[in-house]
Formats: sequence, structure tokens, C-alpha cells
Amino acid sequence: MTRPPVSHRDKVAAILEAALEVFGRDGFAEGNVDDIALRAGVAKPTVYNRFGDKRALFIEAMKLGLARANERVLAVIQAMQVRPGNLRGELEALGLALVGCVASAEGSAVIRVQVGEGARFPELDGENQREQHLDLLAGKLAQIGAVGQLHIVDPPRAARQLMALVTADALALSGYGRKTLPADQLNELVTTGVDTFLAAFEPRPNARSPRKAQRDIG
Amino acid sequence: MTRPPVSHRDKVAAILEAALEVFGRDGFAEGNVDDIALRAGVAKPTVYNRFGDKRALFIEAMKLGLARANERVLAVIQAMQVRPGNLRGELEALGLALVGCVASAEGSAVIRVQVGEGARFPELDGENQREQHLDLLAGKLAQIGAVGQLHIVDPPRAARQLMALVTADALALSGYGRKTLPADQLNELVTTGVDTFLAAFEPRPNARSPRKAQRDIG
Amino acid sequence: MTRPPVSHRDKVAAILEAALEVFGRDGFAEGNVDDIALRAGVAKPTVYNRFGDKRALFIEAMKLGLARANERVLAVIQAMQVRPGNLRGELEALGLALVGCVASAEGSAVIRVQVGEGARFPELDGENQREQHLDLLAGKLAQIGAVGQLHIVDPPRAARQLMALVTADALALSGYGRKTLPADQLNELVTTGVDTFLAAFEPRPNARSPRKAQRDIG
Amino acid sequence: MTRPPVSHRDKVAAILEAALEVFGRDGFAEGNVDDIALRAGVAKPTVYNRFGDKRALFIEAMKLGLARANERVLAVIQAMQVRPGNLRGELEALGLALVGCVASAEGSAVIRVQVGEGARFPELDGENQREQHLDLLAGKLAQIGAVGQLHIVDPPRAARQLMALVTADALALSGYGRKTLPADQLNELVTTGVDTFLAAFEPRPNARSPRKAQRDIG
DNA sequence: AATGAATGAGTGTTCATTCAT
DNA sequence: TATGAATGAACACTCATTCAT
Repeated sequence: MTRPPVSHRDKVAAILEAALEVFGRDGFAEGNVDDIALRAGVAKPTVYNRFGDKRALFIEAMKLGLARANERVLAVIQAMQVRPGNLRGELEALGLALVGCVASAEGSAVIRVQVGEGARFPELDGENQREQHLDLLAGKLAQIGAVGQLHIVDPPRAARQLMALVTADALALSGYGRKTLPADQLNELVTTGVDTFLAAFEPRPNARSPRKAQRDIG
Repeated sequence: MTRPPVSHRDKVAAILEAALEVFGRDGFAEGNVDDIALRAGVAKPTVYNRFGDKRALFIEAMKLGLARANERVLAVIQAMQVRPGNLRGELEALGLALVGCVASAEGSAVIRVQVGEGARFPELDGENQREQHLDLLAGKLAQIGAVGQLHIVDPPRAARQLMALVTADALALSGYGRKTLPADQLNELVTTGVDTFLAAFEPRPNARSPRKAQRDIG
Repeated sequence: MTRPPVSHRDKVAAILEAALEVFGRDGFAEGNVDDIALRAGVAKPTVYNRFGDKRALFIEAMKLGLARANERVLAVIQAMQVRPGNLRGELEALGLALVGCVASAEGSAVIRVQVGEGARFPELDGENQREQHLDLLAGKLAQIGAVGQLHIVDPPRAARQLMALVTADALALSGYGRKTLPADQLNELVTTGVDTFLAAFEPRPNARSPRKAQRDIG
Repeated sequence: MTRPPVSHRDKVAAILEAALEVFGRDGFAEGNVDDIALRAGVAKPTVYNRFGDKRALFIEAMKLGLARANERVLAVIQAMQVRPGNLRGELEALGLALVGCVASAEGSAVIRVQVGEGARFPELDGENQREQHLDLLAGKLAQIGAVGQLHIVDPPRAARQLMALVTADALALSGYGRKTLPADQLNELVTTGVDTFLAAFEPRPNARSPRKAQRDIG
């Protein structure tokens, strides 16, 4: 009685799982509580007993989805070697893994819903820990810079741009996860993104930052 | 009889305008036809007479919004000088203008809705003429390359990456247009994006492509 | 100016024709004024200019349909020979013609609508001149009785019963005109109806009326 | 859990009852679901929960009405004595009872609606078990014929014709139940119908069938 | 006189939410 | 606690009818 029986947790989890699936597919407004209850194998009032109302359920489900997505991205960045024997390879692996995160069914669904409905759910504002990802990545890049394999003056900026170079196009071209891009294309997007990143941040003999380097040209 | 009275065109236009506003704010499912009719200053059946049903109205309104956005982006790219006295300045101006497009109230609303609901509206699939923008930009970059101000081996790729470098972060940081970023921040995002672009695509004395250049390092 | 141009009459006629068709198929409530105007080749306000409202149009159209049906039935009865060389043949011909009236597309449609909606349109109450048909038929039967070919004590009653015997089943079996019965079946229904009529009203040697004749048995 | 609570059955029944009343009065299109729910004492969604949509509700209600009407008619026919001491009286009683069925408020409403809307509801096609009634009646008549009180060669045909003779006019004269005929008139219609039936099917000394009997005349 | 366009009033249907068991 | 059943509040859509040209 002090804590609900196991089946309770199970049901809550099942409801969240179902909600994530349904809201991910249909969005908040078109997502159907009946549908969620059905998929979760519970009766509708059970959903309301546990979550109060549809809005709260949506927020919980999205938090779960975002947390999972964040976790995956963090793990990917964490796994990057800071003293790579093969820097290009390491970055490409990172890029492919990141693209894999945003292109995954659940990942892209979460992105789509957050972009589409975020304005109406300020509760979700802090949930996307993009800054945290970038910080971690910035740290990694700084370390790589420290050993001289890259010329990084402003690691956070480099992190943001690396992220943009390897994921922005994949996201856009896939219609934010609506269509699956062929592996070849993903590979090429990542590879060329890494190319450009390396070209911009390669160590310069004269140790000038990209900005200064360019100043001469413009 | 030869042309419909002015008031008719006006009403159709007012309905589309209202629909774009309402759907842009509330999305398809939460967008209310009563609301749209009210804002347009017409009776609800007028909406249905002209557009058939809510879905068709949504599609028309989104097409209008997308067309406008596309037009603005094209104009911005078109305006870029291919023999600039000041390449950096030209690119920054381009970048700021592009960011202005995606960060504008209407532009970002269109993006949010398209990302959020696109999966349920295949009719809108071809409407985002991103490829066209990129083609145009690629042409410009190629011309700039031709006069030796940039080292561009693969113009389409350079175009994509320039776009990513100058707009991706602004979009993400603004919460896809939900919050307005301060001008300073936008400026810096664009400036640093252009920096990196120039660093990667600056003319190399030895005329090596970025890729080859990097090969030696990785 | 004293009388509307020809096209006016034409349009009124076309509207009535269209209304009869549409209401005959769909009934009053489901009958659509747009549909009627379209079929009539006029604009909707023209319908309203001429008929005032849907209800009045319905009544006019039904009156037209009923008048036509009445006319056909009267003509059929009128055509019956009162000194037939072949009484059975004459009655069968009459019966088939009557069945043809009620089974015709327009005839049955009018019947269906009148049965279905009559309660809501007292204006149509007097329009079905069934009594007139029966009077005419009664007169014919009386004449036939007068020449001794039938033993008819109460001609109106004989008329009603002849009508019932030859048409009631055809109407019921055809689902009130919904399905077309094969000619064979119609023939048999009429033939057997006439058989029974003749059996009941054949001249009796002892000149007793059917009623009295039966009294002995019951 | 094993059986739904009483209130549920009650509500479903109340809805059907209300629907039968409303549709019987107003027909399908003009029948109002709000009205039905109000009369049934339930909320409108309860109607939809149980019946899906208006059309399905209409069909269920009509099936109920038709089933009741069929049951009453069958009971009436069943009750007929096959060895009557008073054949005429027995047939008149049957006729009056049948007329009572079709002239009853609910019975005639069902008939009106089925005639008026049947074409748009093929689902109701098999529901009017007229053939079953006629079979049963034919059996009875055959039995009466077997004991020599009637001369019935073709019992189904005799059944149809008896039905037509006693009910067709009552139905037509009452405007398919719209107006109540005075008892006198009903009586006379039935009595004279039975007269004619008996005259046609009285046992003939020479055992000729009606048809043959008539052959000599025509 | 005829019409394209507009509209007020209403209706079927849905769905998040709650009641009663 | 969990659920089958019920409901209030909305909303998309229709259609007879009228306005303005």
C-alpha cells in the first residue's frame, strides 16, 4: 500500500510509451487519448488517474522522449576520442552517429513535435539540452585543439558549427525525419561536412584564427 | 462578369491571410475555422465556398506562406553581388538577410507548421523550394569562385554548407522562431558562420580542394 | 411585358421537372435545391424568385407529378371497353396498364414520396385523385354489370377491390417501385387478380350477391 | 462485469424507443438526434457511443419497429382457427386485426418510413417479413381448404389476395395511417373484403377452380 | 430578370473528461 | 484501484435563403 504494485509502474510506463508513439505521430491536438489507452492496454480513466489530463500526459511523454534523445546524443559525443589516431575518421563517426540520432524514428518524431508544438508548451522549453551537448562537444574539440590537431580558438563556436555542418542538411533533406535518406547520401553529407569543418579549422602554420585568416581576403 | 468584383478577391485574400495567421499560430488541428472567418471578416460558409474544407484551406494558406518565404529568400540570394568589392561583407549581408527570412514572424511560423504537420500533408511536399534556393546560391558561389575570390570545387555543396553555417544555429537558438534573438547575437552567429565558411573555402595558393587539403592531416 | 418571355415558362417548367426528379429520388429533406437548380440549368435565386421557398417548390413539383399520374390512370381506365367481347382480356389489359402506372419510375417515385412525406404536407392531401379513379372505374364496372357480364351490386366497392387485387401485390413486391419486377411476374399477378375478381363477381344463375351467396356457407 | 448494469440496457432501449418515435414522425433526414437524445433522457454522445452514427441508429430503430410489427402480424395470423365454426367471422376477425396492425400509430409510421426511405436504406430490405406472413396465412388457408370450407387451389395466391382485399383499401384511405378511419368504415372495408374473398373461393359444387370457372365467361 | 456570392442557423460528430460501479 | 459508460463543450460542415450587381 505504501507503494503501488509493480503493475502500476508498468502501466504508467506503458502509457508513456504509447503516448510518445501517438503524439510523435499525430502531434498533440490530433493525438487521441483513446488511442493511447488502447495501445497501453489500459482503460482511459487510468490514464487520467495517473496523469491528470491530456496536456500533462503530453508533457510527460515528450520529456521522456527528449530525455532519451538527449541521452543518446550525449553518449555519442562522449564516445569521441580526443586523441584520435584518425581525426577525420573520428569526426565522421561522430557525425554519422549524430545523424543517426536525429534521423531515427523516435528522434525525428520528437524533433518534429517539439518544433511544431513547442510554442504552445513552454513547459518543454528547457528540455532540449542542446546547450549541454554543445558544451560537451566544445570540450572535446578544445582537447583536440590542445594537442594541435585542430586550430580552435572558440570551442563553443566550433562545436555549433560542426553540429550544423554534419546534421543540418540531413535534417532538412529528410523532411525532418519524414523520409529516410539512403545511407550513401547520409555518408556523403557527413563526409563533406567534416571536410569543410577540417578545412576551416585545420591547424594553420601561421596559427591565425580563421577569422583573421579571412580578413586578408574579404 | 468578366472579372469577379473586387470584394471577392479581397475576401479570398483576407481568408488566406487570416488562415495563415491562425494556422501559423495554432497549427492545423487547433486552428479554428470560426476564428479564421472572424478575422477575415466573412461568414464561415464563405470560407467553405471558396476552399472546400479546412484541409484544403490549410494547404492553400501554407502554399501562400511558403511561396512568400521562398520569394523572399530568392530575392535575397539574387541580390548578392558576384564580383564583390567586399566578399565578407557581401556574405554577411546575405547571411543576415537569410536569417531575417527564417526568423521573421511569418517565416518561422511557416517553418514550424511545415515541420510539425508536414508528415500529415504530403501535398506540401514540393512547396519548400529549398533546392531552388541552393541552386541559385550555388550559381552565385560558382561565379565568385570563377573570379578567384573563393576556392569552390563543388558549388552545390558549398551552398548547402554556407546556408547551414549561417542559419542553422539561429533557427535552433530561437526555438524555430519562438523567441526573438537579439540583433547582436544574430550578428555574431552570421559573422562567425561566414568566418568559418571563408576559412574553409578561401583560395589556396596550391589550389587544393578542402578535401585534399585535409587529407594530409586526418 | 404583359406576359413573361418564352424562356420564362421554359425555365419554370425545367425547374419543376428537375424538382420532381430530385425530390422523387431523395425526398423533401434530402432533396437539394442546388441540385435542382443545376439540373434545371438555372441559378438558385431563380428558383426562389419563381417559387418562394423549397417547401412551395416541393408542393408544386409533387402536384405536377401527381397530376400526371392521375391523368395516366384516368386515361387507362377511360380506355376500358364496357361491352367487351373478351371481358377477361379487357380486365387484364386494364390491370397491366394500372400496374404499369404505379410501377413506372415517376409513378412509383410520386407514390413513395407521398406516402413518406404526406403527413408533413397537408397541402398535398387532395391531390391524389384516387377517389376519382375509383368512381370512373366503378362507372365502367356498373356498365359491364348492366349488360350482364358481371354481377355487381356495389360498383364502388367492386372498383376498389379490383384495384386492390391487381395492384396491391405488385406495389408491395416491387418495394413500392424500388425494384423492377419481371414482366412474367407482373403478368401473373394481374392475371390471378383478375381471376379472383371474376370468380367473385361472375354472374350467378340465382342472381345472389356475393355477400348473400356466402351467407349460406360461413 | 458479467452483465451490464440495468441502466445501460434501459438507456439503449430508451434511445431506440425515442428514435423510433422521432424517425417515425419526421423521417430520417428531418429526424433530429438532439431530439432523440432529449426524449431518451441521455446525452447525445451516448447515442453515438451505442449506435455509431445517425444512419445506424435509424436502421436499428426501424428494425425494432419492423420486428414488432412483424410479430404482431404473425400473432394475429397464428391465432386464426383452421376449423372455424364460423368461417366468415373468423376471417373478419383476422382482417380487423390485420387492419389494426397497419393502422396502429407505430405500425403505420413504420410503413410510411419504410416506403418513403426504403430506397435509401437497402439494409432494411429483408426486414419486412411479408413473405413470412403470407406463408403462414397460406398454410392456414390450405388447412381450411383441406376441410372443405374453402376451395383453394393455390394457397399462397389466396393468402396474398386476402391480404390485399382486407388491408389495401384501409391503408390507402387512411393515407397510410395519417388519418384514423372510423371503426364503422374499417369494419365495412374488412367485411366487404371478406365477402369478396369468400365469393371467389367458396367451395364449388363442381370443384372447378376460380380460373377455370371464369374461362367459360370471358 | 437573372446570377455569383454571401450568410445565419443548424446538425452530425468527436473527444477530453468524469461518474458510478 | 481500474473500468465501462456517460457527458459537456466544441467544431467542421451544410443548406436554404438573401444580397448586390
